Amino acid sequence: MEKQVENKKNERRLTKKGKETRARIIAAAAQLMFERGVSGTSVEDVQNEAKVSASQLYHYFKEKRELVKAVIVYQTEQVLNAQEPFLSHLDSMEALKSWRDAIVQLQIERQCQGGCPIGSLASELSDTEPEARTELAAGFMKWEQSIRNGLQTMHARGELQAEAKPDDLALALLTALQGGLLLTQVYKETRPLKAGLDAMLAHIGTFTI
Amino acid sequence: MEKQVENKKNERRLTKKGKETRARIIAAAAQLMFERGVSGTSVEDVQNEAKVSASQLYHYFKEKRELVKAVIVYQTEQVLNAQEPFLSHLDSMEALKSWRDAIVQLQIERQCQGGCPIGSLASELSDTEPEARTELAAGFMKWEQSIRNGLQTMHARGELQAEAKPDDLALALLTALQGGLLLTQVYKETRPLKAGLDAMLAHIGTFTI
DNA sequence: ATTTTTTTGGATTGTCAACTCCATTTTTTT
DNA sequence: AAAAAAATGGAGTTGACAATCCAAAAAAAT
Repeated sequence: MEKQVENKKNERRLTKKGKETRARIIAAAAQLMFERGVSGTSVEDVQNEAKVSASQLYHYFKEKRELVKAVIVYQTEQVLNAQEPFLSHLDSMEALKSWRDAIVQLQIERQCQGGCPIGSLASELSDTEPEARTELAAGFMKWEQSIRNGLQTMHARGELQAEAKPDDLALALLTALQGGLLLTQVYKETRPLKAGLDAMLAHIGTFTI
Repeated sequence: MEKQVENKKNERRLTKKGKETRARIIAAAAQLMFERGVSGTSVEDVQNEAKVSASQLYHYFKEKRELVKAVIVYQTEQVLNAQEPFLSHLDSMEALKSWRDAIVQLQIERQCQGGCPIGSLASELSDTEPEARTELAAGFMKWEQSIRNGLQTMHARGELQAEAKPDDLALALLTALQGGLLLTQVYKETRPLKAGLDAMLAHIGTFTI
C-alpha cells in the first residue's frame, strides 16, 4: 500500500531544508523580476541572489518558466497579504480612502519604481505564456473579489443606492489602480495614481446615501 | 559656408532609399515588439521581418536600444494618429462615448491581445531604460493633453460645472484606459476595459450641466 | 567623369544565458 | 547500521543573440 496520499505526479517530497531552499529561490527570483522584469533576470542572477548552485535551482524547478509560475503565485500572495488589513474591510468610504492613502504612500516610498508586482508580470507575460496568463488572471480575480466584497457589504447595508453595481465598481476601481500604478511608474510622480483612484472613489461616492 | 542647416551631431544624411529602409526596419520592429515585447524580439527577428541584413540595421541604428527608442516615437505617433479623429473632438459626452466604443471595438478585433502599444513598452522599459522612460512619458503626456483639450473646451463652454477639474479628469480617464487595457489583456475579455471607461465617463457625466 | 558618400551583403566574433551531467554530501527511511 | 532518497557543488555543453568587420554595389556630389 502506498504511503503517499494522492500525490500529484510531479510533486516530489521535500525535506524541511528543501522547502527552505525552494522558498529562498522563489523570493530571490520575485525580487529580481520585480526590479528588472522576467527576461531581464537570468537564472544565474537568481542563483547568486539566493546563494544556490545551478543544480539546486534545477532540482526544484524543471525550467525557468516553472520558476516564473511559482513567482506569480508568490507575488499574488504577497500583494494580497500586504493589503489584507485593508482588503478585508473595504466597506465604507473612509476605509476606501485609507486604502487609497496607503497605496499612494507605498509608491512614494518606492519612489514610483516598479509599478504593480502582478501588473508588470501580466504585461510582460500575458500574450506569450498562456499558463502564466491564467495564473495572473486568477490573481487579479482574487484581488477584484476582495474589493467587491466590501462594496457588496455596503450595498447590502443600504449604504449604496440600489442602482449601484458593486461588481462593476470593483472592477473599475481595480483598473484605475492598475492604470494609475503604470502611469505613476512612467511619470515618476504619484499624480496619475491619485487622479485615477480619487476619481473612482468620487464616482463610488455618488452612490452613497 | 555649411549647407547642412543645424544638423544635430548624429544625424547623417539619408537618401530616399535610405529613409525607406529605415522606416521599414522601425515598422517591423514595432510590430514584433508589440506582439512579443522588446526582449522577446531579437535584432535578427527584425532583420528577417524587414528583409534587411545585419549591416543595414546597424547602419541605421547604433544599437538595439536606439532602435527601441525609434519604435517608441513611432508607436506614439501611430496611436495618436489612429485616434486623431476622436482625440481632436472629445468635447461632448457623445464624443467621449464614441471614443469609448471605438477603443472597445478595437480590442475585440484584436481578440484582447497586446494591450496598449505604448503602455506595454512603458511597463517593460520604464524602470531600466531612463531615456526610453522619458520618451514614453512624453508620449503619454501628448495623449493626456488631447483628452484634456476636449474637457477644457466643455468646461469653457459651461457644459461642465465650475468645480470640475478637467486636468484631473483627463488624467484619470487615461489611467482607467490603461488599466482597462491591461486587465482586458489578462482576462481575455473586454469587461475590465468597459467597466473602467464607463465608470470614468459616468463620473465625468456627473459634472455636466 | 570621377570622387565621395551612402547603402548593402554576409560571414564572423565574443558573450551570455539556459540547461545538463556526474560526483559527493546530507538526510530520511527501514 | 545499512540502504534509499534528497540535496548540493560546480564544471561543461549548446545555442542564441548583439554587435563587428571587410568588401562591394549603388547613389549623390563635384
